[in-house]
Amino acid sequence: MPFADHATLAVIASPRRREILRLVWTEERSAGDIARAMPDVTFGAVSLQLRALREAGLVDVRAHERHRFYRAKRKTLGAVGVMLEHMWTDALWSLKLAAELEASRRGPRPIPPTPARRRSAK
Amino acid sequence: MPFADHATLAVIASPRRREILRLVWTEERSAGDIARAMPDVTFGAVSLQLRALREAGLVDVRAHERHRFYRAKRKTLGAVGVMLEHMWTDALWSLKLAAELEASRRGPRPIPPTPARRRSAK
DNA sequence: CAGATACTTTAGTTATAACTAAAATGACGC
DNA sequence: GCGTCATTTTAGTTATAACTAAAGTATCTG
Repeated sequence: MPFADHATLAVIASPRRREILRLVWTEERSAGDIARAMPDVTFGAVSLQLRALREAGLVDVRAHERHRFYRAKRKTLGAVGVMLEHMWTDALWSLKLAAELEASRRGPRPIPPTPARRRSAK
Repeated sequence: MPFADHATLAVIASPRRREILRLVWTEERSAGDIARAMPDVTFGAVSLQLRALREAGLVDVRAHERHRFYRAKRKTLGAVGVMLEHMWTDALWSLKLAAELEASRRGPRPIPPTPARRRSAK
């Protein structure tokens, strides 16, 4: 068991994936539960990041009925995990996170669903 | 002094920058010295990565005559530094590094200087 | 089996990281 | 001041990360 590798460092370099890890750090959560905790992105986006975490071997998944429950593999993360825990207990952490998430955004912005307009012109 | 922050994680996520950090870990080295140790990229590319490390506060620079000497700020890196040291002592480390550097390449490939042809047609 | 629910996957978009070649900067020696 | 050396900076290229909307898959429920 190596201390850390490139794949692990690459995965935890993303604020979005760190935020997911934090959510599933102490207890498992369903994909939908995680997605609902991040209303600024679509379910699909969260699902893709969950895949990245899964492929890096940083989370476990358990399927039950229609749900998939994710949980951080804290043992595997080792020293990196300790580092993340320190980040999360930092008093200024949530302020920083918001800025990082905004800065790392890509692709088109979501079209805000204008409730008054259904089936727009042309 | 926080344990680690997003900027630090982002900077060490790059295999190229980790390799530079390794070179300046125990003793200072000039920019040219570092660039010469990485013949697969131009001096300019190395200089840009040195700037990234400088701006993240992960290296010190000392100007002397025409040279600039870089050195890792090991204290600042703290736990992250310990992690890096473990990566570097990994037996398979150099094999992995080569693969990571190749995988993270961007932009045009260097034009190999064909010595037989000077001032091509057209 | 139809429809709903809970995801995952695909195809397409945008911003950016990591490079390149070449121009610019700064210090030194004459 | 002029040329050389060491390095940085600029402008441009390419591959990819992180998203979106929409389509696809699987499972349960009546």
